[in-house]
Formats: sequence, structure tokens, C-alpha cells
Amino acid sequence: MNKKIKIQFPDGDQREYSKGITPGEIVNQISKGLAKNTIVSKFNDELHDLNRPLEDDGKLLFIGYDDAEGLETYWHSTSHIMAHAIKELFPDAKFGFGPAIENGFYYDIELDKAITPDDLDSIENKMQEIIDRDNIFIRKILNKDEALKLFDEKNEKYKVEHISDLNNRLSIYKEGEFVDLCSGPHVPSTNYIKYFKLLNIAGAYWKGDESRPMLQRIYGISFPKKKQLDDFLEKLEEAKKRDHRKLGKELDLFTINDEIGAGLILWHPKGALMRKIIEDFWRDAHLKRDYELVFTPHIARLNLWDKSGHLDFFAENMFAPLDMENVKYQIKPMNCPFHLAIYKSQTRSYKDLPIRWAELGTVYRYERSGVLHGLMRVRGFTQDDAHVFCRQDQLQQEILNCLDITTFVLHSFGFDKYEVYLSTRPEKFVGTEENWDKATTALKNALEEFNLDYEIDPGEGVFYGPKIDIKIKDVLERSWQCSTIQVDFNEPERFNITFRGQDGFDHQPIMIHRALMGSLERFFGVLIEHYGGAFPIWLSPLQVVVLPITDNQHEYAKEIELQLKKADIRVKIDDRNEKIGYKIREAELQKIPYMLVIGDAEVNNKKVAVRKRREGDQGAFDLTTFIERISSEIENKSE
RNA sequence: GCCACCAUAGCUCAGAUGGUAGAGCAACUGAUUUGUAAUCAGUCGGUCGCGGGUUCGACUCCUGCUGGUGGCUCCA
Repeated sequence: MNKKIKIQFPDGDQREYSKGITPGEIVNQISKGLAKNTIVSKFNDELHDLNRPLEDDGKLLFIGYDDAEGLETYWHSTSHIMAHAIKELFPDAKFGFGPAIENGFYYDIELDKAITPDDLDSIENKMQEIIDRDNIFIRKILNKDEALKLFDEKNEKYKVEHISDLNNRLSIYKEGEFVDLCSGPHVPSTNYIKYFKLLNIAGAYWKGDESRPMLQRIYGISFPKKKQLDDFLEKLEEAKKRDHRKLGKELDLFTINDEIGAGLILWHPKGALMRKIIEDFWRDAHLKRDYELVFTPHIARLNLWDKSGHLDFFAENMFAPLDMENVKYQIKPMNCPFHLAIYKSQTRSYKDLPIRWAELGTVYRYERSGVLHGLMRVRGFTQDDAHVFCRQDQLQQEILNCLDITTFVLHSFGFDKYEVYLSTRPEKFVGTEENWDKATTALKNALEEFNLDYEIDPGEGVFYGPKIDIKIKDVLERSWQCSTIQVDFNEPERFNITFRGQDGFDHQPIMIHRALMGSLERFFGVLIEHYGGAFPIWLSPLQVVVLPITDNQHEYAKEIELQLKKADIRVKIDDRNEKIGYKIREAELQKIPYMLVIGDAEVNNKKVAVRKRREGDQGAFDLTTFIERISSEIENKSE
């Protein structure tokens, strides 16, 4: 009757227990300390509730709060408690999905009444009540019919629909009076949830499908320790402070204007100056790497876009055509057809390849109004675009070159952490499987030769070719899609571009599209957030501000300004009739890298009193020493 | 595009239950000549996003647009 099971632990230790013992009981026997930090277990590599009995021999591992899977369980249980609270407050609520996500959890709810921020408070209060009840999470297995019956009785139509898609053996969890369909696992009881907060309310389509009903989604977060919650909320605050839309206004970099149009950016002088610096750097980097620059128009005849295929697969992202003298023109959403036209302007030899053409090409795309977001998602933007035309035997080297220039440029802007994805052939594709395989192998080899860690996104390539996407991680560990390197089998075919081979026959070159920063607008937005507006000195629109203390130092201040200008340093004098503290405060808020405070002492000693942004007074220096110092900082692109 | 919320001076925001608006900062003028994150005083500044409607009367209520925010969907 009282059967024994053999449990093996990660340290190799093996013990016997009565069948039906729970991982929770085991961990309590092993060590109170370990038990205290354990939230869930893993039995034979599957997550397993602490109070779910063990029926067989196997390997057992305890998972703590600091483990990603532990936190996931924690969040998932919190989302159940939230649903329970909502059900108690709004008995008509019907539930969709309620998973743990990267940072916290959500639950999708159908409810006639719109949930307001005030409701979140009462839901939180109710959640605390449920937590205080310390209900145990009880797992139960049902077959499909039982589950359908149960949730049908509860009028949970979304659960019923979901059950229909599932296997026959289903688990449900009960906690107090609240029952939910769930594969688990959960924390042992509701009281395990200590600190939580509901963050925001949003709409979300059932099963992410636009054609299905829209549910209300509540996002939340929870942690076992108060400090963790506080840190998390602080990080959200920090992100808010760095918001490029806020900083863009405060630093007078750019605006978006109602009358101009949504998603269209006005670059103010300071932003435009930064853009010029970025562009100059970019052009320079390309010329040094044997790219050539081209310029192309903003519109072209509509036929071009028919030929390129964009009307077939990109039409919904294009602005409507213009009609002039019975000819239709299209504002360009892409630059590639123009580069192809340049390619075709003469016969190309195998000796000409590779050809590398780069353009800061401004494109316009119709994005649905709801997706627009500051500089990150706009309707008019400038791609740092380039197209490489090469032979098959050159492909891998060209990809390698692309990776090299990409990482060089990203690194120069202070981005050292990337997430790299290789997207392979999707179900619908053009070109031959053989070419796809060759190109994918070339991309893969290049990534490996370049020593970049990457993940494969199977089937996520665009229909015209495989691609490498590089997401950069900013200082807050958020990732942004900027760079992309894409092989294209479509357009060379459609435009029938060729080169004359050594064998005297015409061959089709391979075309690579690539963008490093992606769009200047988005990249600028990422830069603003990455640096929180405190740009490294080489990018700062204003590098030095001279702050005379009284009118008496104006002459000397002008002399300093002149010397700095001679050294190509961007400098201004703040000669307003204000106290020095006021001028400093303003310069700090404008995040100007260096302030030179000039009083009588500096005039008399021929010095400058250097104040560094955020760091404060650095003491007095000779002007030449100061110029040398910051010139080298500018040269080295250091912060 | 969809769901929810929001739109008051250049900026940040206040303005129960309908009676044509107020602060701080900025700007301007003056005083002050100041030593490392806000000197003082005065002045100017708003058809309350735009268009309809209800009402004797609308910033306030209803409605349609436009734009924004948080998400969803989409994202070459």
C-alpha cells in the first residue's frame, strides 16, 4: 500500500519517499531555509506545484524566487488572483488568457463596463483580501467533456472555445471559490504573493486576432520583496524621464505638429545639427568602406512600383498616388527601385561587382494611426539605406562587410549589446530553394565568422529572401529593432538586372538591402533615450557654454569663445544678466557637457573654471589644456 | 484601424453639481552685477484642439472630426 518512490536531487543525492509526498513536504524536510526560498519545483524537467503529489520516481529540482521560471510562476499566480478579484467585483466578467509575460502578467477580460483606473484600486484591494485568505491552489485533472461542462456552466465562452482546441487531459486550478483553466504551475497558496501593483488597462483582441472581439487587458506586476517592486516601479519612472518625446521637447530637438500631420517630424535646429553630425559620420564611414553615395527622388511614376511588386505586397503601407497630366506618381515607400534603375543605366561586368550604393533616402509610409509613436514609429523617415549588388561567390564576404560596418556604427554610438536574429525561409517565398539555402548559409557563416551570437527565427524571413535583424539594447536593457541585412531574390528578377560574366553570358547579381540605423528618426529616438538626453560630447549640439559671472568678464568670455570656435568646438556664451547659479541650472537642464565659469579670478589668472555636466566643479584649467582635453574626448567619441 | 483614456497660455498644470478662466515657469520691461542647480518687482499672454447640437447661457453635457497616451493588430 505505502509504496516508495525514488527521488533524485541535482547534487546526485537520491532518497526514498512514500508515494504521494509533495515537493513542498520534501523541501521542508531538507531545509527550512531552502523551503523558504522555494516557490515551485521541477519534476523530470517539468514545472510542478509544490503541493502536487509525486507519483513516480524521478529527478526533482527546487526553483526559487530569483529564478526566471520561479518569478513566472509567481506572476502567473498573481494574475489568477487578479481574475478572482475581478470576478468577485464584477460577476459578469468573462475571462480570456492570463499569462505571465516578460515583466509581470496580464489577464484579458470581457466586461460590458469599461474598467477605469479607479477600478484598479478596488481590484487591488480585493486581491489583497484574497491573498489574506491564504487560499490553497488546488490542481485537478479533467477530461475535455468535464471541462467543457464546467466552463459552459460558468458561461465562460472564451474558456470553452479554448478547451475545444486542447487535448483531452486538462488541468484546472481552484483557489477559494475561483476556478480557472490552467496548465499551471502555481504557488502553493495565495498568501505567497506579497507585493503587487496593477499597472495599466488596454484593449486586446481575443487570440490576437483583429477580426475577433476586443477584450480589456489589465497588466500588473508582483514581487516577493518590497524593494523589488519599488525598483521595478522606479525603473518605469526612469524610463519615463528618458522618454524621447519628453526630452525632445525639453531639449528643443524636434516636434510633431498637428497641422503638419501625424507621424511627420519637424527637426528643430539642435536636432537638425545632431542629425548633421550623425549623417556626416555615416557618410564618412561608408566612403571609407568603398561605398558610393547616390541621391534619388522622393516620388516616381506609379508603374515603377508595379514593376517592383510593391503594389502587390506593400500597397496598404503606401500613400495614395498623385495624378499629374494623366500620369500617376507615387511617393516612395522604399529606395530600392531607384538604385536598381541606376544599376540598369549601363551594362555591368562581373568586374564591376560588388557595387555598393548608399543613400540617406527619405521614404513615406502610411502607418495606421494607432501605431504611431514619437520618433519610433512615423510616417515619414529617412533610411540609412544601401544596396549591395554582388556575385554569388562574393555574397558571404559582403554580408561580413555589412556586419562589420553595422557593428562599427552602432558601437560608435555607444551600443555594445545586441540581439541578433537570422530569419529563414517562410512558407510563401520567391526564388529557388537552392538559392535560399545558399544565401541562408552565407548569412549564417558570416555571423559565425564574425563571432556574433544569434538566434534563428525559423520561417520569419520576408518572402523575397532571408535576413539578419539586429536589435540594440539600450542602457535600460530595452531592445530596439534598427539594423537589418536582407538578401533579395525578388527585385533583381523583376527588374531583370544582369552582369556580363567571365563566360560571356549574362547572370543575375544578388542584391542585399541593408540599413544600419534603420531610420534616422527611430535611431535618434533610441539615442535620446539611451543617453537620457545627456549626449556624448561629439554628438552634443552645444558642447561648451561660457558663463561669465558679471558683465565685467564678457570681453574675456568672448576671447574664450573665439579660441574654442577656432578649435571647432560648438560653444556659446550665456551673457544674460542672471546669477551664476541660474545659468548653471539652465545649462545642466540642457545637459550641456561643459560649462566654463568665468569670474574675475579666471580673468586675472587667464584660466577657465571647468564644470562638467552632472559631475560639478572640476577646478581651474588653462584654456589650451581644456581644449586639448575635450578635443580628444570628441575625437574618441567618449562620453 | 480597434479598445480605453486624454486635449485649458510657449511649457507644466488648477478650474464640484453648466453662469465666457487661474497658478508657476518661460517671454517682455525695470531694478540688481551676482562664484557653481531658480534675485526681486511689474507687464504681456487663452474664441479652453476643431465643427455641429442641447440650453436663456457650454471649458463643463451630447455628437462628429483631428491629434495624443497605454495597449492590441500590423511593421521591408
